Amino acid sequence: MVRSAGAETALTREFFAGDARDVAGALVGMVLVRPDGRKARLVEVEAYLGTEDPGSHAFRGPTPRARIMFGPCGRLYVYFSYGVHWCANVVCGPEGTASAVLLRAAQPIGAVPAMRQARWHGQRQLRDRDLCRGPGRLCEAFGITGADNGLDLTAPTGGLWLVDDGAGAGGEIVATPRVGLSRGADPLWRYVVAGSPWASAGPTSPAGRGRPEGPVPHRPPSRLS
DNA sequence: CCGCCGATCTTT
DNA sequence: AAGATCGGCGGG
Repeated sequence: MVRSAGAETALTREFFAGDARDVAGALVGMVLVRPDGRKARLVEVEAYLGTEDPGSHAFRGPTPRARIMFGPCGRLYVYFSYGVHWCANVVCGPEGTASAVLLRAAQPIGAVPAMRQARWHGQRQLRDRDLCRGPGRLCEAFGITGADNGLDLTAPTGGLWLVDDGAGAGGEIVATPRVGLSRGADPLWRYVVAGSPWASAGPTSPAGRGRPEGPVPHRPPSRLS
């Protein structure tokens, strides 16, 4: 799809209505936005397929934690990881199913000082590269917490949304195994810009070395192709 | 850059 | 007891 440079189109509910793997591939290159100007281009995401995916929090059904994923698509699913960090997903697919896309890493492109402040731990200044490199860091840079669980990303009133600015992913998108799973680690449902320094790991970065990878079987969501 | 470990809450 | 993680530390 061709869009004039600079124009920003908010992603609609329809964008998230399809298969989480297709949504994940299409999300790479899209921009996460806060009303205060914080913006970051997604370079790494993972698809989780719900009740049929042993790696998904929804594998055991609609538990209190996984409840949001069974609702409408386009909403934020936030969970607390290792008792320390928040991680953010976008719910995908029809209501009643429970797939989602985990936002793993992004390139900061707007209000970078605000992100640095949000990530400030009282020690040394963080490099730009470390602001959004990883799901926990991305959430911290954008101030996403459990209070945002269920937030509607397709409504600007939520204070957090996603746009297509027409710039694209800026490189080839490849599929690799998902990170940090003991079950469901085989399928190539992690989508990352090959060689991106903003990714938490990649085919050309140490953590991604030697891992299998493959082409992205990407079918763009029908109404946006 | 790599590997190890602890933090500290949720879920099983 | 393990987990969709991260930062600090030590070593190469």
